[in-house]
Amino acid sequence: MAREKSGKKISLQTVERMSLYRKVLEDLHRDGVANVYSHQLAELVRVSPAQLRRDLASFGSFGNISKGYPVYQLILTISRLFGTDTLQNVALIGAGNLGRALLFYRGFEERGFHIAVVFDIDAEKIGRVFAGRRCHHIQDLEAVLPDFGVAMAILACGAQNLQSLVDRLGRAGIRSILNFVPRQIHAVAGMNVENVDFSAKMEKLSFLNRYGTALEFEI
Amino acid sequence: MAREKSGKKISLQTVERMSLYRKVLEDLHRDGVANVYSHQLAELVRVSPAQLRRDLASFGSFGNISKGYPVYQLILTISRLFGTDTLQNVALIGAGNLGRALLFYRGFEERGFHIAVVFDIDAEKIGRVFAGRRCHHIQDLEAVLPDFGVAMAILACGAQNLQSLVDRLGRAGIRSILNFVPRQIHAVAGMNVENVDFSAKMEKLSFLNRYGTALEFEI
DNA sequence: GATGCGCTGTGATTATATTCACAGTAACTC
DNA sequence: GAGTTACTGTGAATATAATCACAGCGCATC
Ligand SMILES: NC(=O)c1ccc[n+]([C@@H]2O[C@H](COP(=O)([O-])OP(=O)(O)OC[C@H]3O[C@@H](n4cnc5c(N)ncnc54)[C@H](O)[C@@H]3O)[C@@H](O)[C@H]2O)c1
Ligand SMILES: NC(=O)c1ccc[n+]([C@@H]2O[C@H](COP(=O)([O-])OP(=O)(O)OC[C@H]3O[C@@H](n4cnc5c(N)ncnc54)[C@H](O)[C@@H]3O)[C@@H](O)[C@H]2O)c1
Repeated sequence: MAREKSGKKISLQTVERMSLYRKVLEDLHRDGVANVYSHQLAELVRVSPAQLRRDLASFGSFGNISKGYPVYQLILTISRLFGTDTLQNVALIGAGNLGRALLFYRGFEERGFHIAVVFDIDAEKIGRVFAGRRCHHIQDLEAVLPDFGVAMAILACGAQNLQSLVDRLGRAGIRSILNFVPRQIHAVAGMNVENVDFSAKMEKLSFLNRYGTALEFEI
Repeated sequence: MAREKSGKKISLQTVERMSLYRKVLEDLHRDGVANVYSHQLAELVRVSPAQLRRDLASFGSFGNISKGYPVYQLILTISRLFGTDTLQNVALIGAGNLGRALLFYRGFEERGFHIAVVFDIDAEKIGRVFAGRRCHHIQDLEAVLPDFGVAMAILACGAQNLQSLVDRLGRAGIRSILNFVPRQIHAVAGMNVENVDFSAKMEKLSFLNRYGTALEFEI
C-alpha cells in the first residue's frame, strides 16, 4: 500500500502487527528493558522472528546488530508512523451503553486518541456531561464539529439511516470511521472505515471450536 | 485449515468473510429477497464476485446456476458452519463498564450467543443482577461454570494476573476466549484466543489518514 | 427442440505474504 | 588484532490468497 521514500511498500497487515509490537514494547519499557532481540519480541507477540524483522525493516532499519532493537526508540517510531505521537481528537456518535463505556475508557488516551465531542439524538441525553464531555444534538453536527478539529469518528449509535449519517460525516470533514454498528456501511471517496464486530469474532471462535485449528471438516 | 470431506480447505480469512456474507444475507432476507447472484452479494460486501464464489464453494456447492444463491438456505448453512444454528452459552468475566454494555447488548443473541454467567472480583458487584443474570464471585468459577455448559468466555476484566486467569479458564473447560483486555495473553494447548483492540483499529485508521490507501510514504 | 444468454464452479494464473538461509558485522574474548 | 559468536537485513524460495477466464449448464424464448 504505502511506500517509503526508498520505494519499499508497507502492507496493512504489517501495520496491524505494528500495533501488537508497540503494545508489548510498552510492557517491556515499563519493565525497564532497553533493548530487545527480534526472537524475544517475536516470541512475545507469537510471530516468527523473520516476519518481525521484515515488518520493522519495512519502514526503515532500526536494529542494532548486536544489541537488538532499542525499545523506547521503537515505540516512538511506531507512534510517529501511526501519527499518535501527539494526541488527536475524535468524535463519538451515540452515548448509549457502549458509547458511555468508551467515554469512561482510559485506554484510548494512552494510545493517542481523545474523544473530544459526543453526539446523540435522544433529547434526554443532550446537554448531559459524560466523563467530562457534554453531549450535543446530532443535528448540530456541522455547527459543533469544526470547534474540535476532528478527523475521525466512532459510530456507536442506532442503525437507522446509518449510511446517510456516514455521508454527512464525510461532508463535515471526517476522514475515518470506526464503526460498531453491525450494518455494512459504504465509505465515500477518500474515507476509511473499520468495522468492529464482536459477534463475528465469536463466530470465528465457534468455528475453531468445532473444526479445530486442526483439520478434517465435514458439512 | 479445516478440510471438507471432499478434501477442500477452508481458510480463516474465508471464515471471517463468511460473517460478513451472513450479515448482509440477513438484511436481504428481511427485505424478502429469495435469491441473489454472486455479483450482487459481492457488491454489497465489497468483495470480488470471484472471491465470493470461491468462498462459498469452499464448503460445498450451493448456487443455482441461473437463480443465483438461495438467501435463506445460505444463512442456515453458514450458521451451521459456525455452530450458531442453536444458541450457545458463554461466560463473561468482568461486569464493569464494558461488561455491562455487553450484557445489555441484544446483538449477541441474534447471532447465536447467550451470555449465561457473569463473574467479577468486586464484592460490591457479587450477587447483583445485570440484565437478568446474577453476578458470581470469580473464586467460584470452577463451582459455577459446569452448571452452564459453556465453552467460550469473554474477558472484560482488569489486567492483573490475566494469564493465570486464562490458564484457570482453560482448566475449567473453556476452549475459546474473546479478549477485550489490552494485554497479550497466551492460549494453553487447544485453546483459541481472539483479541479485540479498538485502539489498534484506530491506529490503522490514523495511519491510513496520513499515508492514504494511496501511496508515497515518508518517514 | 434448437439457440442464446448469463450464471456458477473451478483450473490456471497472477499477486501477495511468509519463511528460509546466509552475507555482513558489531561486540566480546584472549 | 585474530578468532568467535550471535545478531540484523534481505535476496531467494516457498506458501498462501486473489483474480482471471472459461467450460458447462439451466432456463427463457421462439
Ligand atoms: N452494547 C454493546 O455491547 C454493543 C456491542 C457491539 C455493537 N454494538 C452496537 O453499537 C451501537 C450502540 O449500542 P448501545 O448498546 O450503546 O445501544 P444503545 O441503544 O444503548 O445506545 C444507542 C445510542 O445511540 C443514540 N442514537 C441513535 N441514533 C442516533 C443518531 N442517528 N445519531 C446520534 N445518536 C443516535 C441513541 O439515542 C442511544 O443513546 C448499536 O448499533 C449496537 O448494535 C453495541
Ligand atoms: N470500557 C471500554 O470501552 C473498553 C474498551 C476496550 C477495552 N477495555 C478493556 O476491558 C476491560 C474492562 O473495561 P471496563 O471499562 O469495563 O473496566 P472497569 O474497571 O469498568 O471494569 C472491570 C471489571 O472487572 C472486574 N475485575 C477485575 N479483575 C477481575 C478478575 N480477576 N476477575 C473478575 N473480575 C475482575 C472489576 O471488578 C470490574 O468490575 C479492561 O481491561 C479494559 O482495558 C474496555
